[in-house]
Amino acid sequence: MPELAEVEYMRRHWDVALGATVTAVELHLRARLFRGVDTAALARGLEGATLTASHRTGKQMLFGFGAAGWLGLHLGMTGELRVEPAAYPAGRHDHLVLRQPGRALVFADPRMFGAVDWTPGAQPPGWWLARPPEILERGFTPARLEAFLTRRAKAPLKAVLLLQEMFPGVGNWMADEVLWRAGLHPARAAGSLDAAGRAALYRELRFVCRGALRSIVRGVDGHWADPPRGWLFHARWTDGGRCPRTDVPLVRETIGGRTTCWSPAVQKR
DNA sequence: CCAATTGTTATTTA
DNA sequence: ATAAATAACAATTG
Repeated sequence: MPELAEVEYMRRHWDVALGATVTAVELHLRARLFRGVDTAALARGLEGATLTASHRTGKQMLFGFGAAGWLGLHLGMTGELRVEPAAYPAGRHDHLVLRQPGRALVFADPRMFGAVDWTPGAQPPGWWLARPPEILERGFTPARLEAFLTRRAKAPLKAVLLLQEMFPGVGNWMADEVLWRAGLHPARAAGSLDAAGRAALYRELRFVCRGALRSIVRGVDGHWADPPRGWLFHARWTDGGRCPRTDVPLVRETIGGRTTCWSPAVQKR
């Protein structure tokens, strides 16, 4: 379930390790997370390297190790970053362990939908340099949104909001939250919005991203926190939920290939 | 045992 | 050619 703010929360977990050197690297080589990665170069590059930078774009994290290289991590659906004691033995789902003096940095992912990426050298990877604007950055403009909706005119809004090249960090629950707040039906064709609909979508995209980052990243009891009360988030996960705004029963159905929850009282076709 | 779940990618269809 | 729909992926939970 890690989306924008949950990934940001996870990224910060490793902040404690900034400035510290990696003394040993452990890899579960058979894990599908490493497909396409030169794991020998990864291990060689990380050993003796110092963690110097920590970044995120959308759901993708990037950790810099000086001139040695860049470690990209994606959490997929079930990935997590942890900090464990130095002697921590790697468990079954711990696919990457970076030993540092006094601690172990662990990347675990039971279902292995996540991904690892290694780019040697001081130059960041191309996918980082070419990243699209974050929704809360200046480059995310109403004009870009309109152009994208036009190009994806026939696709349902729900499917379009999940496209990371335009909406970095938005996942299943955030897409539902945005559409609910904007009063837009998730099955509505992206190209069918008028100016008011596009403005609402733009506004609520930014509202949900900002609100999620504010509340979730704070964390509670060593895990990420939930969004504020009154958000659709709290009612969307199981059948029988009710619209936080109108108390009308929510509908759950597959739209755009994903489980989607919406309020018929608020979101009309 | 079967169905459902999640994000991304590969594949198929239009 | 591009865009949209669908299947696949792994493992767990109800």
